[in-house]
Amino acid sequence: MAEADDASTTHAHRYGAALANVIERRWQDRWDAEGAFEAPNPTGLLHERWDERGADRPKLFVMDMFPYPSGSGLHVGHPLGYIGTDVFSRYKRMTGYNVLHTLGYDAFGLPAEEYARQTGTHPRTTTEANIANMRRQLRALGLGHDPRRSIATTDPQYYRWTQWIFLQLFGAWYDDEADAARPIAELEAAYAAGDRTPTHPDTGDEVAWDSLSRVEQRRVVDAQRLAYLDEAPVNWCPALGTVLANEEVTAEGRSERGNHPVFRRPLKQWMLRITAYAERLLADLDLIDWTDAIKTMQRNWIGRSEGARITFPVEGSAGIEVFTTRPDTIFGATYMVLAPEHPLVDELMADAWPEGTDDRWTGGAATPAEAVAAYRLAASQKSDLDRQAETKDKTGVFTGAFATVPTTGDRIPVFIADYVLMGYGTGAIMAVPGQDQRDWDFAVAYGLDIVRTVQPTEGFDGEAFTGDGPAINSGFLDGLDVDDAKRRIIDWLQDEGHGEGTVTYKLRDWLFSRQRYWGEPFPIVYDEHDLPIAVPDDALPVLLPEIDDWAPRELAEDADPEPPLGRASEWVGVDLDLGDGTRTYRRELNTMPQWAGSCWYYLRYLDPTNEDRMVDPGVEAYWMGSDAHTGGVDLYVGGVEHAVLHLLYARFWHKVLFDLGHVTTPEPFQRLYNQGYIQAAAYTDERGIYVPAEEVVEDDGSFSFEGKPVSREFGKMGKSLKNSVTPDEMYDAYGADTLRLYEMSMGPLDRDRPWETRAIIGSHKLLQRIWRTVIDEDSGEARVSDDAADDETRRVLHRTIDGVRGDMDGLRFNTAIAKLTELNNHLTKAYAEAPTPREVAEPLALMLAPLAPHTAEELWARLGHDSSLTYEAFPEADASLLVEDLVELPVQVNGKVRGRVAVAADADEATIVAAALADEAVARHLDGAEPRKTIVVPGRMVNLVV
RNA sequence: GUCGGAGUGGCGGAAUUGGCAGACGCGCUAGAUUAAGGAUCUAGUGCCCGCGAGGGCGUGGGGGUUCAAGUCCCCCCUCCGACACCA
Repeated sequence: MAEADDASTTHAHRYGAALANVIERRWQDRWDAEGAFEAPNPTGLLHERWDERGADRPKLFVMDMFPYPSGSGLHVGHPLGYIGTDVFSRYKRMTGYNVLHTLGYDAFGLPAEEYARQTGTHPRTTTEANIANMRRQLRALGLGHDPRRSIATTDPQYYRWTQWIFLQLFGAWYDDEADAARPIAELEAAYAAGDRTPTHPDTGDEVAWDSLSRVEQRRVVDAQRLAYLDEAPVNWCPALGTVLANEEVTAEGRSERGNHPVFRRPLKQWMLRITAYAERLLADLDLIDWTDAIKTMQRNWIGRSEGARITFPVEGSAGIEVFTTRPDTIFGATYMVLAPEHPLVDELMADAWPEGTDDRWTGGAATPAEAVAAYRLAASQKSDLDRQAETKDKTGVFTGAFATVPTTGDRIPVFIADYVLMGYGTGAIMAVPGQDQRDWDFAVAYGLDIVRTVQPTEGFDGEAFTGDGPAINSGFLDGLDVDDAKRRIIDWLQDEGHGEGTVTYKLRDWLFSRQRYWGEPFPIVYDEHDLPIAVPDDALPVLLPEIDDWAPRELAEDADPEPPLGRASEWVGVDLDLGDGTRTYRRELNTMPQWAGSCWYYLRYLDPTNEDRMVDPGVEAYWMGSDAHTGGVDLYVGGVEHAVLHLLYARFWHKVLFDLGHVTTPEPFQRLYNQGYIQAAAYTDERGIYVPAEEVVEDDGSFSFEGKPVSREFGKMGKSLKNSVTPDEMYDAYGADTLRLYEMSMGPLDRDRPWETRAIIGSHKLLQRIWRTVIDEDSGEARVSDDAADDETRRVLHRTIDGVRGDMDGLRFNTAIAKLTELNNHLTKAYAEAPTPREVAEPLALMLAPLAPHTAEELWARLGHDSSLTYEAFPEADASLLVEDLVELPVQVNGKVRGRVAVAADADEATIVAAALADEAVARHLDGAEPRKTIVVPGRMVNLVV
């Protein structure tokens, strides 16, 4: 395509792809050579040029969600956000900020490993090659990054500190009284001093600290760490050979990556105690400048509900504890349900069916034990998809046991049913069919009593009633509305010792181990008692051993996980001296999940080469500090797909580091901005198979591929839809500046937008026309004069400056480009024959610089400047030129525009009305009538009402 | 089902606070230039009626508030996204 650009045969210096490519390479090399985008730190390493670029400037920390170095390289959808942050950063540099902007690589984890597995290469090899390719593609875009600060999470000098942070979590516990994490040593000291009384790890009884053995003491303490080992039901994916976090499992019960089946089973795993932070993660959303959409998603994920815990006595057991948000409905509880896997089931199950047990309750089994076993088996074999489809069909079996309603003394049957989940609340409910639809459905299916305890509103003809109304059939609660009844019953339960008001969260602790090779090894070893011990800081990093046989093996469903690190036979055992002589320890063989490295990379950008600390405190305080807000990264741009996982995990780690004094702000990201996605047309043939989008031909609204009709849809750009367009193609055809300009002009940054290759020409043409405004196409020399611009041009210029500044600050790059286009269109007309005045040409080049930096630099240089415009001041509008002395006002008659009049901008109302009445078209529409009312909005419009 | 977000010309979009709807661009039409081509230049382009002057309609649909509504209020429809038996 580039060779078709032979415009140069007529104009040797016309702007086109060939010229753009030359210019772009030249400026990229020069920026590198000059370290143009290196942001100085106030102290420590990376301090050089502080006086020049840092000292007198406010700081600005701009960040993108860093990419996985995927094997297929970039398509034009990927860099949308990167271009946006680059435009903003360049603009801010020109308005006097010390801007930190760089980009690292999130290179550990399943995607990299799966890619390596497919290509049969070691993940380190493929990862490094992919990073190199991505760097090349991104460099060609002219992104103004500080290359010294780019990190990869797979660098040992990076993951050394990921491991160090894990040890901070391992070495800390959550002090509920202080509402903060504290070093675990302080907990041990409190036990030793008798300030706190431990409970025995096996019996749960309060005991004296000194009466516990050293191993028992360790177990007491270990159970309270923010990073702890737990035997918990996990998502086991045999095909991937690893366990997965809840978030990595789809609603269909399959792995998000690879779509393999996932099974629930108990395994001993590392967990991070994010639940301790639930309340703060929720409350501190109020401190930060994120969209309501993302905040809502985080709130829903944390899932706070207020209610009560109530214990229902059961003969021969401690009773069943339930959580309910509607304690006021307790008088309507007609049965109870435990989750099938609830530990209490076996304990309270009856030996035989009680006299007169309803046939529907037994599941056809001879004894409760048989019924429970059969139901559990069936439940475990059901996929989550089946469960979903059966949402309405409630199933369960009776345990043969009865519980007592504390308020009435009534005996009610206890069931197990899979509509009650072990993982939420206490895994047990009191069922109130009158006020809960699920309970209603179950009660109808099993012939259980339904008692309304809230008077439904007049005309209510549904089943369970969940609205507000006076309590009925509820003894001492009768007549109270829901809120009052809740308060009253909670007081009663507390007074009588049956329960208490409480808060429950959906948020679960974070399952943090994976049976994978390509991840951060845990800095943990085990002693002869199988107790976990931290590897000392000075022995970090624990290097990922180089092994050839790293690939996970596909395993049978009932097999135990086999961490690949177990195959590094030289590595699994290690000799350490932890203060009591050198002994041999066994290493932790799991690795950390994908998310670990991305939880804190913004901190390492600040001080990437520091070998003594994660980040120098002075450097951290400078870049993360803020006078106006709670501090943190000033602008963080990325996709919504990280609304919960990454952003919640990162906030959690940050708060731990904050509690332990390693960072100075309670939140990591002050302002979050979600960029939209670039979508593209994709085409399917009659079999529904995707065909290559670039080979589809359009004919008058219908589409065909190889002569056969295909149907069109829009979707995310990518390999699977066969609709990728690569930046490299665009560089060749138009140059990087055109691509940048086009992506920024397509619409607001936060909206999805369809890619249309044929529309990119408009952006190319804009650069070509701006070039022609400043440069003579035949000689390549600037075609500018030092004569003053005419008044009109000067006004247009200053209005443009004013508008563009506002748009840049508000990330409205699309309208900034429109305003620059208008300015240039004006200049094309006003100075078609004469050279462009320098007083307009120079601001035009400077305003173009953030958007199309290579072209702008070249114009700037040809206008006679020796140095890069990176730190040149962005033009400022002269306020006196923004007000017009003569304005044209539309005149409405009864709200419809009927004419316009030109009046002095400061004309008074009477003058304006007189001018309006004098207008011929207005007079015609008034038809001799006297306006009943006149509205004059100064500088805006006139409305005459008849 | 619940919670979010969005619906404006053929297309992408603009309209900062209720004040000229459609900026800017793509596409399209006509003309200029060219041997030809267009990634060149100029002009036009919301829809309908009209030769024209001009008029009517118009921001998903219906109602309302207002001198004035894309913008505010009520009801409804459609699309996208997230969560989904959360007690």
